[in-house]
Amino acid sequence: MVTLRVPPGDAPDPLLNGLLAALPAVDLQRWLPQLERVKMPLGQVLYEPGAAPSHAYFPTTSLVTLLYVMENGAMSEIAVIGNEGMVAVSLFMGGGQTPSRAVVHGAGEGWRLRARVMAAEFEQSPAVAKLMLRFTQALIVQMAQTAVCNRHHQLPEQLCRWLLLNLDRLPGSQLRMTQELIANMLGVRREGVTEAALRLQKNGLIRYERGLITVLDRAGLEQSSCECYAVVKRQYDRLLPPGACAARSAPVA
Amino acid sequence: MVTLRVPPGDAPDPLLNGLLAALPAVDLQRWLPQLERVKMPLGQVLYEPGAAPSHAYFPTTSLVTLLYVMENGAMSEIAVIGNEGMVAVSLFMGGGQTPSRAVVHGAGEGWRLRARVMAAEFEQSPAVAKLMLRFTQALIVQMAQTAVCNRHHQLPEQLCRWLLLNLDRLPGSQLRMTQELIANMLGVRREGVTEAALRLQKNGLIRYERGLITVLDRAGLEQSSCECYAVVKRQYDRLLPPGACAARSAPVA
DNA sequence: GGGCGTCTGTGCGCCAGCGCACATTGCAGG
DNA sequence: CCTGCAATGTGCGCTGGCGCACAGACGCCC
Repeated sequence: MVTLRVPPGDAPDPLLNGLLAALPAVDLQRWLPQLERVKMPLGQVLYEPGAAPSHAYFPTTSLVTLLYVMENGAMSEIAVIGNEGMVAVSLFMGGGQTPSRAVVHGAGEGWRLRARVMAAEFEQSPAVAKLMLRFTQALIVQMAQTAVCNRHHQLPEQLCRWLLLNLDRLPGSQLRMTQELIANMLGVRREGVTEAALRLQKNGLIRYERGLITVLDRAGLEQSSCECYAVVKRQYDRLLPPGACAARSAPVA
Repeated sequence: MVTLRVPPGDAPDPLLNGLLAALPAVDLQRWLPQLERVKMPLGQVLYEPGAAPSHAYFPTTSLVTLLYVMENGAMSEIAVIGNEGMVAVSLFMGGGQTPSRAVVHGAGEGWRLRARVMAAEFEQSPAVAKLMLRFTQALIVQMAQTAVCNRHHQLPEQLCRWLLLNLDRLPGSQLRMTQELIANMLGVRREGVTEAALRLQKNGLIRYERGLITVLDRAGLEQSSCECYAVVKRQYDRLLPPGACAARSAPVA
C-alpha cells in the first residue's frame, strides 16, 4: 500500500516549502538556525480562535485548513495551506489573533518559526515582508473565492475544486482523508460527499478506497470543477514566485 | 423626504474616515496635499478584476462593496467598506490587481490617493504600514465570516447582518438602496429579500419605503442577526483604533 | 480467525431558496 | 392628470442539500 509519508532517505529540506524557497539567500541563512522541523499529525491544532499563535508554520508535506467553527458547532473551511505557504499571517498583519482555527487535515511535516521571530523578521527585512504580503494577498483571494463558491456552486463542483486545491499543495497525487473529514471542511453532509465522490469515481476521475483518494484524471477533475479553482490557481501562480515552489507543479504520476 | 446627502455646510473633513483619522499627525499632514475629495455616485466602479486600481479610496459618507462576478453573471459580495476603512489594499499587499470588483453601492463622498503615492507611503512610513495592515486583517475577518455565513445561515439572518454592517459604516441610521441591489450583494433572489424585509418590518425593526431603509430598532436587528455580525464587529473594534473612528459608533437617532 | 469499530453506500421525508410569471404601487415627467 | 417605469408584493412547482436511519464492507487487533 502506497503511503504519503516522507521517504526516510528524504533530506529535511526547508526548500520543500515554497515560501522558504523563495526567500533571498541572505534571509534564509539567517532563518535556518531558527527554523524547527516538526511533525504535523492529523488533527493537530496550530492555533485556536482568540489565542495568539505561538509559531508560524511552513508545511512541506502536510496540509492545514483554516476553519471557522460556529456557535452551533457547524464548521466551514475558509482556506487550505500546504507547501506553498505559511500558517498564521496574523503574526505580522497585526492583532495577533483571529476568529479562525488552524487544523492539520493532512498529516505530514513542516517547519516552524517562533512568533516573535516571525514578527521581527517581517519588520526588519523588506524582502521578507514583501514575500509574506504577497502570500497573504493570495490567501485573501482564496478566501474570497471560497465565499462566492459557497453561495453559488454545487457540491460536486466544489468537491473537485477542493481536491485540486489540496492536490496542488502536496507532492504526489494522492490524498489521505475520509469523506467525513472532507464534509467537515466543505461544511456539508458526509452523505453528500459520498454521492459526489461516487460520481467522480464512476467517471474515472478518481479512485476512492477507505480514506485514500488517488487522482486518475487530473485534467478531467479540472473540467468538472467550478471556475473557482482556476481563478485561485491563477492568482497563486501570479503572486508567488513560480520557479521557487518546486512542488506546486508536481506531476500527476 | 429625508435624504442621506451630505449637508452643504458640512466641512470636507478627512477625519470623517476612520483610517485617515487614525493616522499620526505627521503622516496626515504629509498626505493632506495629496488627498483628493471625490463624489462617489451609486454604481461607480473603483476598480475592475484584473486591472490595477488607479487610486486608494477612503469613503466618508459612501459605501463600497467588494464583489466577485462569476462567469454565468451571478455575483456575491465578499466585504463592505465604508467610513471605517479603505478600498484597494492590493496596492500595498502586492500584485496590484485582484479578481474582485469594487463598486459604490451607497452614494456619497470620500477621499482618494493616487496608487503610486499609496504604495510609496506604505513602504516609507512604518506607522502607515502598520495601520493599513491592521485594517487589512479586519477585512480578512469580514471576508472569512462571509464565506461561513454563506454556507450556514439563512437569508433573514444574513439580511440583518448585512444591514448592520452597512449601518456601522455610515453616519446616520438610514440606508438608501433597493431590494434588488441588496439581493445582488447577498447573491440571492430579489423576492427572497422582499420576504425577509417584510418580516423585519412586521417585527418593527425597520421601515422600508421604496429604496429607503430606516432602522427603528437596532438592538432588535442585532438579536435577529446571525452571530457573524458580532464576530466581525468585535474584530474591527479590536483591530482599529477605537477612539479614532467617530462615525463607527453613530447613535441610532 | 472472529469480533468490532470505522468508513462507506442508500433510502426516505423535509425545506429553503430558485426561477418564473404576474399583480400592485409609488413616483416622475410630459 | 395621466402615462410609464422602476420598485415591491405574491403564488407555485422544482431541486439541492439536510437530518435521520440503516445496511454493507473493509481492516485491524485480540
